[in-house]
Amino acid sequence: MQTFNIGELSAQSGVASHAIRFYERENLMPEPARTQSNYRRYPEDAIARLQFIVNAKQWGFTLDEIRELLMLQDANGDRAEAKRIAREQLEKIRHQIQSLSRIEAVLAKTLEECSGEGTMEGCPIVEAIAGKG
Amino acid sequence: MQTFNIGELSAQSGVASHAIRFYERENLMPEPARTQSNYRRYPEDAIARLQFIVNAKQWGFTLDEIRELLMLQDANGDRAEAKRIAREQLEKIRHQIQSLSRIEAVLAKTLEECSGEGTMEGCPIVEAIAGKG
DNA sequence: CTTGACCTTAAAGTTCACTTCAAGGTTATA
DNA sequence: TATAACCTTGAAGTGAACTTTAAGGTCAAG
Repeated sequence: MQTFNIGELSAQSGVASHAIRFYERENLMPEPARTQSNYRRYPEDAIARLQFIVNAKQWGFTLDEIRELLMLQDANGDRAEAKRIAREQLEKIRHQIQSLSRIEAVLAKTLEECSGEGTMEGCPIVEAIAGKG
Repeated sequence: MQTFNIGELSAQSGVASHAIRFYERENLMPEPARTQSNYRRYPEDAIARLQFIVNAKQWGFTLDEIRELLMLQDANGDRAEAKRIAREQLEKIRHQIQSLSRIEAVLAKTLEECSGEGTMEGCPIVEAIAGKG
């Protein structure tokens, strides 16, 4: 069974050594074994755990939520809990999409109205933001 | 012509006094006149300027971008500049929407696959995040 | 004339997710 | 053997957009 120094784990996972130590302090990564000289020694599955963290971040989960998911896994907890966390995340993402879509529509329309010529006086973009539209 | 103390302006605009002073330090609000006792005294149009800032924030502009827009207005600058800033903002928003939509699709699909019953072993949500899916 | 609600400033604290710094100890290479 | 490339810790810095704290000065009401 392979083991890694923090630097090797960093290279394998693409996560900076300092970030790995930070995740350890934040209870996202378990405390690894140590060598005689106090170096951290990680088992292979540390890579998968870091990948999980990285992916979950890309899905928009916060570290707090990721910690919850990982603790749930570690304790082999209730799947209903994981589903709740994921459902809340889906809700958040849908709200964000809706809110951004509204902005997109108004912004696109406003951009079409602005010739882009002349000075700022009466500029449709500024008037739209000011709420005069 | 009406003038306001910072607290009255805060009440009128819904922006906290401290935030108004912060905007002044950050060159988003101009330095107002002062009373003999050194209190800030704002003219009526300060309300509109704060509204502009608040709205622009809701449109997703950063304070840096808002400062650019306001300086452009104050200097009666080039409308092309305002259009460029707005176009970049629209691009950013479209990217965010795309990225969130991808996440939404995967997350929704994963949620359907998870019964929400039993323990975490083999939970589709966790496996999807882990990238085993 | 004092109490409380306002105002002033500068500086520090908040949140998130790290990164950078300082000040070392260890290990591999030339 | 020396020097570079690793590792250790704790603390401080980053950025965005404020908020909070500290330590006062001012003003209206009772």
